[in-house]
Amino acid sequence: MQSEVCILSEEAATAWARLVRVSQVVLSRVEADLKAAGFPPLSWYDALLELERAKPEGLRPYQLQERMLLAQYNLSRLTDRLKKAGYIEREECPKDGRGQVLKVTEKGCALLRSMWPIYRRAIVAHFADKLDASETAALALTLMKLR
Amino acid sequence: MQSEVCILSEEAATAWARLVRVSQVVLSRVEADLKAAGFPPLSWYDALLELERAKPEGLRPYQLQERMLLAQYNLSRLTDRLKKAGYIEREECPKDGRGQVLKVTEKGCALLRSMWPIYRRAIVAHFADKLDASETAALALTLMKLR
DNA sequence: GCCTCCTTGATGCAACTGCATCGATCGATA
DNA sequence: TATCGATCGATGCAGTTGCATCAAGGAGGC
Repeated sequence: MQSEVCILSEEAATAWARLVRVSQVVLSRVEADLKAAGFPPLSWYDALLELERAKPEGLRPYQLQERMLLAQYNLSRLTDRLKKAGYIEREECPKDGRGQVLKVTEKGCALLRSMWPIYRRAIVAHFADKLDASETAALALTLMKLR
Repeated sequence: MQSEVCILSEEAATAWARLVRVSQVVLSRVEADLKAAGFPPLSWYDALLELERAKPEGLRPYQLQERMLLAQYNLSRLTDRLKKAGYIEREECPKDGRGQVLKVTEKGCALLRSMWPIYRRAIVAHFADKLDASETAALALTLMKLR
């Protein structure tokens, strides 16, 4: 590993730098649009969306954490905020005394529905409108390989 | 604007979701490699690199801020940390009594040189090795259009 | 059952970020 | 030159994140 020859082409370095910068810029533009419309951050949307997809069983916190690729303590605090805001409920897990089951509330679903038009418009304006269909498809494939 | 028809294809939505997730994951892997090697975060590297490129004149804080796409207060604090760690110097700007000129120190250049092998290896492992040359080039072009 | 190790989720603390605002200086205008 | 709005950079405060650690409960071996 350590001694392995490690070649980084000029083109790859450029692509790397651009990936870091551009994804940051575009994401922050979308977040800014959401905030300007009075909505919470994208991470709230992501969490609620996963919980809506998991209806009606809900999700264990560690499952949501895996799907969102969040650190455990960050998920714990995100769910605190979501619960305090009334967008999710925490139930005790009948199968595991340590755990919980998270479920989105009706208020949470309503938030998803009201955020989506703004979120969608932001994705279109800052991302989708700047690429044609073949570029979009190629980008999705390329990103897939980076997982 | 508000009334404009706003279409988001399934493919574009997929590409968007992947861009957000993948860039976050890959970036965090690279950052983790740097941290594991005992190095400071990537933002320190970026700042020092810009200042090295700007040698010997240095950069005004607002110029560095524009290049790094950082909020003004974040740049102010980043430079605090870099200065406290001895990687940069702040000089008074002879042309503008409000401002400063930031310059990388020899210690800062040494940090750049010692970080680069680890950083490069991480880029290769988590990014460049997963794509072929044509994908890399296409990705760079596509990302360019998102600016 | 009991011991041990693993998993689940929470939390104290320090560091960092976002927001609003400030003081200082610059530049344009009268 | 005096004034006024704009620009430059710093900072107090609150919210968020990273790190280390903890308590509680589960799962497997004896």
